[in-house]
Amino acid sequence: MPVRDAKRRRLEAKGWKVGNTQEFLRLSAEEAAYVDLKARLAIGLRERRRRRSLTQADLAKRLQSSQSRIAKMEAGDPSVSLDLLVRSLLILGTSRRELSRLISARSPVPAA
Amino acid sequence: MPVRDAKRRRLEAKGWKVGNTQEFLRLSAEEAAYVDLKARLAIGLRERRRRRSLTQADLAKRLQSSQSRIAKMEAGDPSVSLDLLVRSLLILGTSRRELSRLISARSPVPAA
DNA sequence: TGACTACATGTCGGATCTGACATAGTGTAG
DNA sequence: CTACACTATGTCAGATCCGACATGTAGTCA
Repeated sequence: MPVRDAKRRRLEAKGWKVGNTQEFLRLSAEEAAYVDLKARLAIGLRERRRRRSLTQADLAKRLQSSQSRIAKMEAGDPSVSLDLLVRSLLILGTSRRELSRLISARSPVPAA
Repeated sequence: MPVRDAKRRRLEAKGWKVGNTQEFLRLSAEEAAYVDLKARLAIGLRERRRRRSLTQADLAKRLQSSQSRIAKMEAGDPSVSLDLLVRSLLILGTSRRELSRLISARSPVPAA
């Protein structure tokens, strides 16, 4: 989204590592949901990468991306979009069904 | 993603309305999956909007977007990102669980 | 017919995101 | 300690996507 992301940006500029996606400052409900969603996909990505014994650099090559961006993805950095996360998972062969599980899992720990 | 989207872009410049996301030209597996995913969310969005008897213009106002972008979202236009689709669904109050169903449903017809 | 409503399509300036690069931290072996 | 591998963080030019607007199409009602 466009301009008012600046707000979230600033809030996130420093802060939030893992467990505080729920009731942080003034994140509206959908902002919280969005961040939560990204965190889940991020965890899924990291798991899948590790399960294949790939380094971030390895994966970056596959994705035609860079090591730093992989790191940011896995950290749920606000500068990475859902788009990129999903694409990355898809390129790693994640099926819709698995994707769906990542999203709905009770705890942000993936299935399969 | 960055540069090589141009390929897909050109392919899509004209064409593909609904049923041909499966085995179109030279879409790679993950490109097909990505387009399929977008189509599912697009359908979900349209359904949710209609169920609330909102026009595209109405929804646009809520999302702080524009009627034309809503139309493009619902059409699965390549110029709209997964990001925007998901955000829109979230703003309409779609839960993770429902999102998950949209994604994994056998046919691109949503639940709930 | 025209007037109106809803949706589709095309374009564009500007905001956002991306890959690349540099560099810093963290571990862990010799 | 040094050296090396892996990961984290910051920056930036350029690619991509966004909202806005104009305009086109399709349907309805008079």
